[in-house]
Amino acid sequence: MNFRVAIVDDNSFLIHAIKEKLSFFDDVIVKHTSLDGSELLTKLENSHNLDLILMDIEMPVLNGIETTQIVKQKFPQIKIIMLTAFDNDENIFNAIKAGADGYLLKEINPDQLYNGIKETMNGGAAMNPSIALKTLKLLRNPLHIDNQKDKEEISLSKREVEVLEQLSKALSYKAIAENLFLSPSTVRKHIENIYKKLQVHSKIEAVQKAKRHNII
Amino acid sequence: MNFRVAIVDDNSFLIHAIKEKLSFFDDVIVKHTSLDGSELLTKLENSHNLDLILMDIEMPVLNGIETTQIVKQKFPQIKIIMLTAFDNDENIFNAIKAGADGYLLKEINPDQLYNGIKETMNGGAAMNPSIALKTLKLLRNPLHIDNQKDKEEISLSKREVEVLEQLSKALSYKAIAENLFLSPSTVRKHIENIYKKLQVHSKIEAVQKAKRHNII
DNA sequence: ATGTAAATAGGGCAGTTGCCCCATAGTATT
DNA sequence: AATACTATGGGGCAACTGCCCTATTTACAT
Repeated sequence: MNFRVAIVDDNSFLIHAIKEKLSFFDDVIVKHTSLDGSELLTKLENSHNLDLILMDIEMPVLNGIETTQIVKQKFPQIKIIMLTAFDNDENIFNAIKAGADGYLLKEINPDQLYNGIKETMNGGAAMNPSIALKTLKLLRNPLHIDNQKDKEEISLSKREVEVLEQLSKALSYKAIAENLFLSPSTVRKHIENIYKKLQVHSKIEAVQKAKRHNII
Repeated sequence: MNFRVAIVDDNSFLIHAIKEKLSFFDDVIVKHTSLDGSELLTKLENSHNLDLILMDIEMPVLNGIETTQIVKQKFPQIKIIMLTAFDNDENIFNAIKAGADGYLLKEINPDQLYNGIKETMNGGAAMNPSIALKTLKLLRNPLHIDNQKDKEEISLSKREVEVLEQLSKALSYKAIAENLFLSPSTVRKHIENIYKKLQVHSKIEAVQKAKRHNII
């Protein structure tokens, strides 16, 4: 079984270096490369028969963390390993939060990179030891990074919060209506408004976003 | 530079197996072994010129987690790698909280064990990929670690976990089918089976229960 | 070899959801 | 007084969901 891989890095020189490292292994096929996240997304829209993405973080237009979040949202089956020069806590934490399946540093040697890919495709996580240590520290001492730019003023009314709370319990419109002594129509309307405010289109998304923002 | 190592395991058979694995490497010296935590502590009181401890978790008298906490409190410079047969979330999380510098499984081969020791002594953390993945999930999911009664054996197939992961992104059956190259009917069937196994009746419930159990 | 489990795929159907349309009343801000 | 927001309620409709039925193929364990 082959591994179909994409590389995303704004430095075409480094893309070449990564390709070269992977060239030793016959079962790794570099399907395509991109210079930033939006380029990758365009390619994925056309064909998502891809196993894994090696993703830089610092990139113009759409950076690696944002791109990871979007790719994982739309194509959760595609594995993503961050491959970057920077290993500060914030990058690591944000990459993990965005859904990265691994985090490696660019100085990595070919064998280790290959192993990381194999391990990730095998259902594990690729990490070099120094990164692993940082994740352990983050687990011990949860670094509370307030949701970055996600701070876009979300203000739900009291009623909307009540409805959202019920939604999070997997109750139907009808059941919510009964619980809150409303008509189902009103519940539906509230939910429509909630969706608009949160910019989502389903129960699950609404509940998850609300939880991220500590609304419920 | 040599690595002075101690082994703590209530199974003397397994101590022997570990010693054998380490015997291939000249720079690893097994200073002493103990059958439980209190025995180790006594030995450390007399001489703590030790670099690293390979620690089992399940032990009588003083288990590996408690022992780790005590050792790290008194001798923080001594590295501790958990070396156990069990990789449940609770053990992993508690070991990390107790201050473990790594977490490996007993089936590990000699080379990997040696690498883990070297990496740990080099300021990193030793972890095999499946453990690494669990720590990432714990980082993403800061909440719920225990819930005793929730422990009712949930065993989803690999495919079912994949589908559940997609479900958690609020994707429709159709979108999931496209992502996983399946027919929508198959996706529906998987979801039916997931619901039965988790004893739930909706997307939201399934996703929430899966998260509580660190399945996704 | 034989049974169990998993993975695949399809049909049918009632009920739910998400998203439009519409309206009225109260409250608060300006 | 006018505007904005919130809360309330309703109709319609395509799409999606949850749950039942069936079936074949592969793989693994007894």
